[in-house]
Amino acid sequence: MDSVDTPSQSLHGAVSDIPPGLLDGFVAQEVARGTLFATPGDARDQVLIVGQGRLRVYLAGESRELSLSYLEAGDIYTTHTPTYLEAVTPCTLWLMDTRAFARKLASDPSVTPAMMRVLGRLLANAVTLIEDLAFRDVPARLARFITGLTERRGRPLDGGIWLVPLELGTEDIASLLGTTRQTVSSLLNQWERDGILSRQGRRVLFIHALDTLRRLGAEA
Amino acid sequence: MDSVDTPSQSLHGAVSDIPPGLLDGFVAQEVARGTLFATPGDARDQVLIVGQGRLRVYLAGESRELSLSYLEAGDIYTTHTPTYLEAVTPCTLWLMDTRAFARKLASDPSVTPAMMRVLGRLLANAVTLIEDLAFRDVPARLARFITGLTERRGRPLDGGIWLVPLELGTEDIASLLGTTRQTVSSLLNQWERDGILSRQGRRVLFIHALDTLRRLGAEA
DNA sequence: CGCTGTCCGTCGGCTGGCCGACAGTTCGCT
DNA sequence: AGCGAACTGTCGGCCAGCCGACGGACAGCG
Repeated sequence: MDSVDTPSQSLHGAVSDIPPGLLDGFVAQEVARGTLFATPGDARDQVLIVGQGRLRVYLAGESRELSLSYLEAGDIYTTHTPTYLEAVTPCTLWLMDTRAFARKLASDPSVTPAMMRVLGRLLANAVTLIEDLAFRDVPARLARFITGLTERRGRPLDGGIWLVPLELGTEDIASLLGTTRQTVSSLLNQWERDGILSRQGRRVLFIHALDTLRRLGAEA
Repeated sequence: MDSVDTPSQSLHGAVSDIPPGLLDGFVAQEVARGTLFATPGDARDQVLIVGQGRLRVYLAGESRELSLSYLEAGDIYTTHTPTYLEAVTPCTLWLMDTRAFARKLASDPSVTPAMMRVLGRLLANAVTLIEDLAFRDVPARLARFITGLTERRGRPLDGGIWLVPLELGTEDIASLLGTTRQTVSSLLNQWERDGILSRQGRRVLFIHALDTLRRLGAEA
């Protein structure tokens, strides 16, 4: 139910408890890894619920991409938003046409609250991302990203140290933060030299000074 | 029904035809000019519909502000979003608690489509703003802002020239675009020297080469 | 094992645009 | 008319962070 997220949280909404009957009318579809499932131009407006797998939601400019978030099992999204949607792993998706979904909502108001919550969350997260881009420099964004990860995924060890699994490469992180591979790389190594964190292989992070990171993310 | 907008459109949704009964349960409130009506911290979650006046929706950083949009008569918004909301002119607002509104939605599904449309628009606009901030440089953003204004508010004159009323100062525009007064000022004057546009007083713009502006907004 | 492709670290150069400062302009008010 | 406040234009200094480039480190694979 949780997922890899933008600095703060994520530009998607998850329904922790899928209301009974929510899936009625949805059609399952398998999607191969690497498929570009939706693009901004698409006429096809759909509501989708992720059954299995991971999808990346992103925006694309001339020569850059900005990942908004990764969707995982249980997440809801709608293609009625000018974003790209790419399957990072093979996925099972539950799909429904937006129009049909609207009809469903009208006839069965019990689904409405869940949907509103999801949309509200989407919106709040989008606003938070705007805030990040507009007001915070890259170190602050990266620090917030890491503290967020730690809070959500980290496991505390002895001495205030946290173990944080990391399934994203430098490039992926950069894309989430709206910066470049190089900048992320040097910051991370700088912080490692400063003793704020350390790494073991490419998929594990140890956070030694979470408070320092919090401070870095708060200022600026 | 239209309003002063962000580069593309605006981070709000307007209900062109307020469905009959939508206003049931809303309470009117007068708000004096300059009032800070809502802040990110507020516990008070409300849905509001603007009856009269103008409100500015914005985010605030340490030393900067980013305006997301201006709300005008007919616009719907919800404070359930971490933004500031300030009355730029005296306003009449229709208010309703979010919880109560949710109940209303549940009992009267006919309002749902309107609400979904509004939320969807809000979201799409937020995404567009993110795109602008992440991918486009200031000249492109400003160009898009102006072409947008022209399309929505401009009146065509002879010879492909457009007259565009402008009720925003340099500073206000800068805040909408996430840049500074100085940068906007120099760009505008540069473009005036280039013959792309001209100005008459502080509230009127003449666009001479809309196509050039479009090109400036598209590239980068 | 080697080989090849992908990922990561680091450096220097370059620049968009922020910031502070200040002078000139316009507007509203009395 | 005349003053003060608010808005606008312009300049130079400065720096965060992008970009290109390149070498080293890990894989997976035959």
